[in-house]
Amino acid sequence: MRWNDLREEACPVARGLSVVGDRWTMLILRDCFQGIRRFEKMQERLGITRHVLSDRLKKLENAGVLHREQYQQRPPRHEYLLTESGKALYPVIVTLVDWANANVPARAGSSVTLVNRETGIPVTPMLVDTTTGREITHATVGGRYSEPSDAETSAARSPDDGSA
Amino acid sequence: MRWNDLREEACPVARGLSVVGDRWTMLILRDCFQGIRRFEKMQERLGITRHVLSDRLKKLENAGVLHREQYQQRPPRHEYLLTESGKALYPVIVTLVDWANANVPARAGSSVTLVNRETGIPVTPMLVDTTTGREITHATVGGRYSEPSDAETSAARSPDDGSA
DNA sequence: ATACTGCGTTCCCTTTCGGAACCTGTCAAT
DNA sequence: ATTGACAGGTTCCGAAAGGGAACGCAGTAT
Repeated sequence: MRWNDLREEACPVARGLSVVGDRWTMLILRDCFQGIRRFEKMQERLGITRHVLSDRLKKLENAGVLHREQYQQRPPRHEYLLTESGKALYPVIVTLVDWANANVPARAGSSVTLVNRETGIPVTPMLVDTTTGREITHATVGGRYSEPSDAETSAARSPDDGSA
Repeated sequence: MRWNDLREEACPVARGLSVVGDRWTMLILRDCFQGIRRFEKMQERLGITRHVLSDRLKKLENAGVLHREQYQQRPPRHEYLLTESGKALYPVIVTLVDWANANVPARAGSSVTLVNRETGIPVTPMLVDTTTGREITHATVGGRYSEPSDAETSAARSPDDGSA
């Protein structure tokens, strides 16, 4: 299977990764969340090669995650801003951060932790179901095929019956 | 910067991606969460080439995300199971699924959605701060450097001051 | 003896990536 | 007028990773 075929998959994990599954993409988005907007600055911070950065920014713009905005004319210069779709990725990054801090040891123990911006108090993220308020775990929540809404007749086949 | 240098970074996003940031890794883990344990089955479902799958499984095992368990001798055969560290990745996958379903359109609209395993009722994930119970958003929660705990003197520098 | 299963490994060729240099406009200083 | 800096790419090359398919190999079934 080729990488670009992922976008065609029914599985949302695959579709999501077709946009943000690239080696650099999440790091670019992390910088965006940290207020970095300019090509030069990203390249400097990431240590990514320029043409790869250029390519990723184009793809993210095409995917609707980033938005290019002109901030000067002559010569035309743009900065990259997160769209609503891009901002919606924040929980993905936060859960990843939380997992990494707990499961991937940092050299010398120094790291970046999550804090409340106002109070500075450390934050412990938890994923809950909005409707029930209960925590989401592999034991309680799984995936289910859903057909295109007009063909509910053949639905309700679960691909997710195993437990690890 | 080389990909393998990521593990040395202080940023937990980078450290996390050094483990699960590969093109295929998250898809492998998705299959693990769906109860797939065997090499053959993964290769068949993913359409990944055999040597890449072999390599990724090794790396995931080294990272402590998967655990190889022998299920027969003569010839020795193993299956791959999620460790506790691996299971802890579930929220990352769930938030990614939620984002993809909302932001990456599926072909023909068919997709996989999150449901409560017992009731079958659709689940809407939300990330909250355990201590306050409030939703975590980019506006309210950010990252902060934390030193190795014995050198708190030079701490409290925030790399995250911009807003997108 | 032969075929099959399960899990890799090896080979070859294409794609992607890292690194560095170069290009394009514009402005500011010399 | 020339030089240099700035910002954001693009181009080129050699190295690395990836896709595809075949092969290996231990044991088991026919």
